[in-house]
Amino acid sequence: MTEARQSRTLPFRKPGFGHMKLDAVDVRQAASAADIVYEALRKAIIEGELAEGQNLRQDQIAQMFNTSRIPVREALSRLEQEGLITTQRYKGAVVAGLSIEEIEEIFEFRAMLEAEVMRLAVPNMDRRTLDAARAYCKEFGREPDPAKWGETNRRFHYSLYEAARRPYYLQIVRGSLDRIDRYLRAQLSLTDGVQRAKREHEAILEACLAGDAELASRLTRDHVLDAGRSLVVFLREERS
Amino acid sequence: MTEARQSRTLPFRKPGFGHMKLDAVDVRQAASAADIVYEALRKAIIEGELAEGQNLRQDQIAQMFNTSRIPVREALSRLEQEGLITTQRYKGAVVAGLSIEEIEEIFEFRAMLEAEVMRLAVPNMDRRTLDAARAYCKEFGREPDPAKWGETNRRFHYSLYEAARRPYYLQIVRGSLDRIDRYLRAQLSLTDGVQRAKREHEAILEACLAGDAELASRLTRDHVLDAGRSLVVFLREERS
DNA sequence: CATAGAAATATTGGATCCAATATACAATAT
DNA sequence: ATATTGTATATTGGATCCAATATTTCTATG
Repeated sequence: MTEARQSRTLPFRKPGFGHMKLDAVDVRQAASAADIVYEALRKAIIEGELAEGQNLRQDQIAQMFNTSRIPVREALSRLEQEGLITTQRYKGAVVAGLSIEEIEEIFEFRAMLEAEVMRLAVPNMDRRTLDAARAYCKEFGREPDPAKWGETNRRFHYSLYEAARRPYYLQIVRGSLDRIDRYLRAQLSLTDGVQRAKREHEAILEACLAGDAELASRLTRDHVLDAGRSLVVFLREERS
Repeated sequence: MTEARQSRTLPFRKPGFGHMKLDAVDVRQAASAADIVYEALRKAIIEGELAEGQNLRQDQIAQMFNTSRIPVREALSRLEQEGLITTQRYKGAVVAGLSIEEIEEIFEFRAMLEAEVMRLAVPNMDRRTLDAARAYCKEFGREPDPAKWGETNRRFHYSLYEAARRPYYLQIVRGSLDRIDRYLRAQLSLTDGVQRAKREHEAILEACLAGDAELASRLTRDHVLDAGRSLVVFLREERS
C-alpha cells in the first residue's frame, strides 16, 4: 500500500507556498485500487509466494482486497504486459513459469546489461553512493534470514546502478530482474550461493572504490553469469 | 485487428487431425476487444498518428471501436505499463512525450542492445535468413513512401535479429524501438536520413553475408548511434 | 462400472450504472 | 476589474449486472 503510493509520488512543491510548512502530498498521484492490487501481486510473484502455475481468480483476489473485479483485471493486464503472468481468454490468469532455456537467456541478458550499467555508473560514483553501497554490502553479508536475501541483494546492486543516471536502463534492469527473482532467491537459499555472492559483492565494491569501471563491469558480468550457471545446475537437478 | 489476433496466435495443431487440411485458428486465443483496442492504439502512437500530449478519452475511443470503456481502460493500462502513454488519476491518459535526454538514452541503449543481438545472430544466419534480409534491404532502398520507411526499416533489422534466437532480447528490442519509433520516422522523412540508412543497411548486410559477427555488430551499433545523433540535432533545432 | 452427453456451476469479458474528482463557467465580493 | 466561491458539466474509477465460455457434476446407457 505504502509502496504503491510511493511509486507514484514525486517530489512536490507548488510555487508560492514557501511559508506554508505543510509537508503536502500530491493527492493526484495517490494510489488507485488497481495500483494497490498490482503492487501486491507483483511483490508476491517476485518473492515466490505465489507458485508458478498458480491460478489467479479475479473474484477471490477482489475479495481479498475488498474491491470489485474491475481493478483486479486492470492489475492483471499490467502484470501480463510485464510477463509475470499469462492469461487465456475465458480461462484466467496463472503465474508465469519459465523454462530453463528462458531462464538462461534472461541471465545472459542481465549479464550484458548490468555490466554495461556498471561501466556507466562507476565514473559518477560519489562518496555518498559508495558509503551506501558499502552499508548494503555489509547488510547482505550479515542478513541471517533467507527470505530477505533477495531484497538486500537488490538494494546493493541498485545503489550502485543508480549512479549511472540512466532511468531507462534501470527500468529494463528491474523488468529482467523481476522475471527471474523468484528463482534467484531459491538459488541463494538452497545452495551455497550466498557465500559466493558475498565474496563477489565485496570484489565489485572494491573495484568501484578504486574507480576501475572496466573491472567493476567485468566482475558484475561474471557475478550474474555465476549465479545463472549455479541456478541452472540446481534447476536441472530439481526438474528431472 | 488481424495484427491483434496474430499477436496471440501461436502455431497450433491438435494431434490426430493431420488429414484435415483446415488451417485452423486456435479460438481460445482470438483477440478480445481489449487486444484490438490495444494494438490499434499502439500502432497509432508508434507511427506518430497520435501526437504526443494528445489526450485519450476513454469514451471517445470506446465509441470509435463500438465497445464500452472497460476494454479501453484495459488497453490503456497496458500502454502505460509499456511507457507509451502516461496517466493521471481522474484526469486521463495522454500520449507520452520524451525529452531529448530520454531519447538520447534510449538510442544509446538500443545501440548496445542491437549490437549484441547482431553479434549473437550472425553465427546462426542461414541462407533463408540472408535472402529475406537482402529482399527487405532492397525494399527499403526502393520504398518511395516516407510513411512506410519506419515499417520496412523495422522488417529489415528484425529479419536479421531473429537469427539470434533470443525471444527475450527481441522483446526488449521491440519495447525500446516502440518508444522512439515516431521520432525515428520523423528523422527519416525530414532529413537525408534515408540515404545514409540505406548505405548503412547494405554494409551491415555485407558483413552478415561474410559471416563477420564482430563487424556486423559494430556497424549496427554505429547505425543506431548515427540515427540517434542525427535525430537529436534535428530535434534541438525543432524544439528551440 | 465406464463413458458420452446433458445439465448445473463457476469464471471471465463486457455493458451499464453510480460515485469521486476535475474542469469550465457563472455569480459574488472586494 | 480581479479574485474567489459556488455550480454545472465532463471525465474517470469502481460496482454491479448480464452474456459468453469453461469446468464440473449428474445422468443415462452400454
